[in-house]
Amino acid sequence: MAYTVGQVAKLAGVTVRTLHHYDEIGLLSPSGRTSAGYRRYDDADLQRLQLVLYYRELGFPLEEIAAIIDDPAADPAAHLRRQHELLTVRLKRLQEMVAAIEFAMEASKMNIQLTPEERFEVFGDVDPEEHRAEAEQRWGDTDAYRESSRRVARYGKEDWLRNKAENEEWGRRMVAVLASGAPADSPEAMELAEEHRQLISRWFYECSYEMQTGLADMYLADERFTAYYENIAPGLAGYLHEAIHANAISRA
Amino acid sequence: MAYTVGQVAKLAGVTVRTLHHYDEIGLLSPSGRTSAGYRRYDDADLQRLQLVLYYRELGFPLEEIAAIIDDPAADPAAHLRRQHELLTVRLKRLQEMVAAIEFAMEASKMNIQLTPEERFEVFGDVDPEEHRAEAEQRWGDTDAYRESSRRVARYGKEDWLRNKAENEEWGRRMVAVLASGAPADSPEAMELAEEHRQLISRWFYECSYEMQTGLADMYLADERFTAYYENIAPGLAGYLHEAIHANAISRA
DNA sequence: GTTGACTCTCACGTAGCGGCAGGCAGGAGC
DNA sequence: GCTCCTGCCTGCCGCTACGTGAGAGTCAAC
Repeated sequence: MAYTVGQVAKLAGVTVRTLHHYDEIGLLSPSGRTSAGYRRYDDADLQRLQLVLYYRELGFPLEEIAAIIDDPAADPAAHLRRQHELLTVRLKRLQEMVAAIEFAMEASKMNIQLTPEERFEVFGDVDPEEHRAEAEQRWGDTDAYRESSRRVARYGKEDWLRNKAENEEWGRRMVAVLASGAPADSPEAMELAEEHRQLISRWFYECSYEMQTGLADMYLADERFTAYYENIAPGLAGYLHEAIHANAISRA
Repeated sequence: MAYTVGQVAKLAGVTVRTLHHYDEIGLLSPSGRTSAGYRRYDDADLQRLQLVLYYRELGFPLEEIAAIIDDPAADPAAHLRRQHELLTVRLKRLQEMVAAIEFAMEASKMNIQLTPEERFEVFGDVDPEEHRAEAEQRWGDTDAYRESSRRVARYGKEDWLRNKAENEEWGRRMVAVLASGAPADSPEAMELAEEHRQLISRWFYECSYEMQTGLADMYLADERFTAYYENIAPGLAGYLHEAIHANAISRA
């Protein structure tokens, strides 16, 4: 029993192009050709195709399918386990994405009368995002984090603008002190470290000296924060780190 | 506040190449360049990047992200709904794949002492596969289908070979009658139609005349089956269809 | 002999980057 | 002033699993 590409395509429910492709990559080459060059598939070819399609259904990449089928030493069960792991990871990721979308849809619904797109930026905006990363990395799911989340959730665009303005003002003075050559444990530097703590307390959560020194450590340990401060002024990350520690010690 | 690509990359947790790509496709072009041609990203660029990454997290294609962000008339909620549908479809598909893999793993475990790979072919083999499609399309989830499934599940490779041999023998005689020029309602043709029914009854499920005529109709309606019979001999699909109907009428 | 349905072989296009190559730019150290 | 190191630049090919033609030959039927 010999079949042409078109017949095989109909039988198996795939396109002719797919069969051409499988021939190209050597996954399924027909056992013969007619004198005119037409591909001729026999029953064995059909069986192989069924196997190929079976593994394809299971989400295996074509190259791996070839390996499983052609290598008599290959252990199908092992491949199945690997594939199962892979798929469950993808499945989990997809479930998270769906959950995130549902959350976004909820938010979009609730704020539709006030802020069609701006609330979106509460999640996507750079400052809150950086802050969220900061908090999550450091405390995960603590009281401070929850308090911060509660407060932040009520902030509007103007709040963020005011927050930003205050931050920038503080930043300018910090840079000035750094540029003045005053050491990190000078009164001026320590005063600005104290302001840093109060800014956080006012905008986000009650920030103790202990929490603040933890933050300071992270500013050096996590390159994302390092980059943020180093970009304002070279050396600022380390300077701020020192100033915060000095201030915390002097107040203890 | 201006940042270079590398700084932005670290801040946002993406690669420099990704930023280059976003610049190339116009999704996120830095607001300026230095005299040396270095990309300069400002705060607004960072905000846009956060938005982009947010939508990317939700699984949106980059082109659609650009549309959502750039088109002020675009309705984010509508996009969210569409994306939600899309993702749930993918999710369902993935869940099916995982279920199929788990099934395969079970089968692989249970038959490991008898048939390491051959049992696989019970699922992947062309004949059973075609038969499964046949049954599912026609009856979905009926007694006949369940009976067939039960029987088929116990067949070994030799059973399939015997089945195949009987089928081919029947096929040869069928082709002979067709070639002889005898009409489809001749006694010879009807006898072979009857054998067709008994073959099915013996191997798969109790096949009534009513069921058989249903099958015969499908042999013409579904091009996959048409292709199968036409390939054995041109005209066979229609001939068999007629013979089955004639036989069923004469036996009624 | 001519139509219409198939078939063949290139060969480019897709999404979202990864990863080279070859060549400037800018600051540090000698 | 020279060199070294790091970071930046612009191409450009590669990946998956085919889709979608283009242009040309083939096969059976009317």
